Amino acid sequence: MELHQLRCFEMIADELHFARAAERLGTTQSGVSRTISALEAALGTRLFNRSKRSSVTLTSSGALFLPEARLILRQAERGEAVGKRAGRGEIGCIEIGYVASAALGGTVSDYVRRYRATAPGVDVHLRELETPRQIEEIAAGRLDAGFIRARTHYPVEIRAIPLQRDALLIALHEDHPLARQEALRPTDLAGVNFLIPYFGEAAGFLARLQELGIAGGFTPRIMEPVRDFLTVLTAVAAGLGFGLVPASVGNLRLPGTLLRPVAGLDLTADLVLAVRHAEASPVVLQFLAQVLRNMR
Amino acid sequence: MELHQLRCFEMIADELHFARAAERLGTTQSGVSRTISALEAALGTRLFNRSKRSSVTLTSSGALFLPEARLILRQAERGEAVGKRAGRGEIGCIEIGYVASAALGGTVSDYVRRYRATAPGVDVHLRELETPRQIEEIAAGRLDAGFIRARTHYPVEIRAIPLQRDALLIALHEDHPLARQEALRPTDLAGVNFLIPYFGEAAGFLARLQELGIAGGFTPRIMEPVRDFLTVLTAVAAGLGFGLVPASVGNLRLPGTLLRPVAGLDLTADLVLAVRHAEASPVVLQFLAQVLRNMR
DNA sequence: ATTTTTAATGTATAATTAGCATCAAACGAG
DNA sequence: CTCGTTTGATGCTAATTATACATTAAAAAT
Repeated sequence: MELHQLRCFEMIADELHFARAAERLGTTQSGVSRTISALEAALGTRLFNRSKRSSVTLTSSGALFLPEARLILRQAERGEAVGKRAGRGEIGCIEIGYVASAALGGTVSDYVRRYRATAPGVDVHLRELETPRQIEEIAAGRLDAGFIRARTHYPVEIRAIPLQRDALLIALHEDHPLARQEALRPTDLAGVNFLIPYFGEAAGFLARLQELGIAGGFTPRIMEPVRDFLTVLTAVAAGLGFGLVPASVGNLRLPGTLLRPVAGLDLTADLVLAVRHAEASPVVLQFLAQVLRNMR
Repeated sequence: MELHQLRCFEMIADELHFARAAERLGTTQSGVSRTISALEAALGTRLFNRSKRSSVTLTSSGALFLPEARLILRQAERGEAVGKRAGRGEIGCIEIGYVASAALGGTVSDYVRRYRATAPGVDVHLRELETPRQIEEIAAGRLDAGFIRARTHYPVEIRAIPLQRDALLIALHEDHPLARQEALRPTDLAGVNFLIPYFGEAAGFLARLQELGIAGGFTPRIMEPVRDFLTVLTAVAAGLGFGLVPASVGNLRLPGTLLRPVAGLDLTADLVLAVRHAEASPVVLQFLAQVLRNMR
């Protein structure tokens, strides 16, 4: 039994006329006749009472089989549609990772919101993870895409797409003498206590702070790491020290705190989308395409 | 999309190995490879990640499509089974007619009970109808089989199968002088009032009573026809007259009534099964076969 | 580096399907 | 009652498709 036989059967049952059924199927009457004969042979029973002249009618077996044939065909159509939609990336699921600092700026939520609007059938799962962990998870296939901070090197299987350049700013208390300067020079920051966020593993901020120290000719004094940006700013507001934060945390304005750029040093953090080079999942490819489209 | 492609897809998904799947499908690896390629082309997406060596895996699309494919295949198997069972006459429905006198003897219920035991999936509809009406209905296709009383002629499209010979007996009151005779001669019955059942149309009993009259040399005196055998016997028990009934109504023993055969005259009624000569419905053919099997 | 495993593919062949022409039966018109 | 028309079946041929075998290419294990 094959689907084309059932399609033919259904059409004849609808038309009750071999030649008309053939026409609507885009084939010839002889083909229809043979196809039905094959189906009847497969089932071991006649499906139509053929009478030359007057109308073809369903046999009792044919009448019992017709609803079954319709069920099979409708099921097949649904299934085919599912397969095609899956192939176009319209259904499925995707695991997306992001670094905490990217979420704060709204970048991640913008991309994800736009993607969901174009692919409402896809189940989107978001996980906040540090950059190295995301790279690991993507390589292992447990994560499909990750909004991470730029690295100098990536594993070969990872494709890294720079999305935007975020400036890193110094957060300080407005009563501090340096608050009067529009921009801070690296040398201004010698002897200052720094607060950096620490999300379970070594974060990128530590490395950038070292760069700052090298540029300013000092070794940064780093206080006990805190668990998120809000805590950094709270500590800065309390006068405990200076913070190093991405510009996007300006969204979290705490009274008494100010954000100042560092002059003479390109202190930035690139937001990068990481996916597998060999990615084949239509869902992930569609997500990637959507991000690339919104980038430019 | 065709079913054999889905069968192939499911098998590979189960085996995760093209060559093994091919073996279990009774074909070759190259065929399986090409069949899956065709399905992938039809859906516009890859279904398997092939890696020479190590194991084949489902793609995300393949994983979404697999349950659909299984649904289609299971539905197709169910449908095919329905078609085949319909072809074997195991499911469907059948309209069976019977004359009232045949029901009383239990003949009809015996045949029908046995048939239902062998074909529990068939919906059996029973209708009590007079012989001429049954013949009409069978010819018109509104009835599939009929337990009728024998006729001398049938329409060409009707096939009549004699099932059994029922004796017709005289029912009389035990106080009647003739009750002392073991058998009645036709001549004994001159001048007697006869009661015959009448089921809406002229029944066969009238004709047999005429025969009796001719044999006995008298014109039968027939009282107002009554509606069933019980009424006949009740009237006989009340002494209103004699009845002419099939032997099987002996099952309805009324106090004061006796049944006596008529000597010297073959007063019988043949029970006949009527079907269409050109019958094609497997259900009806199975019923017919069952009746013929139980006849001998 | 070599061998082994395994899916893809070239190629020839077998099988199936499709198309055309024709046939045979049924029905209606005259 | 005959003739013409309709309509599904069927014989034949061409085209398409499926199958089988042999080989290839790539990946993994030794």
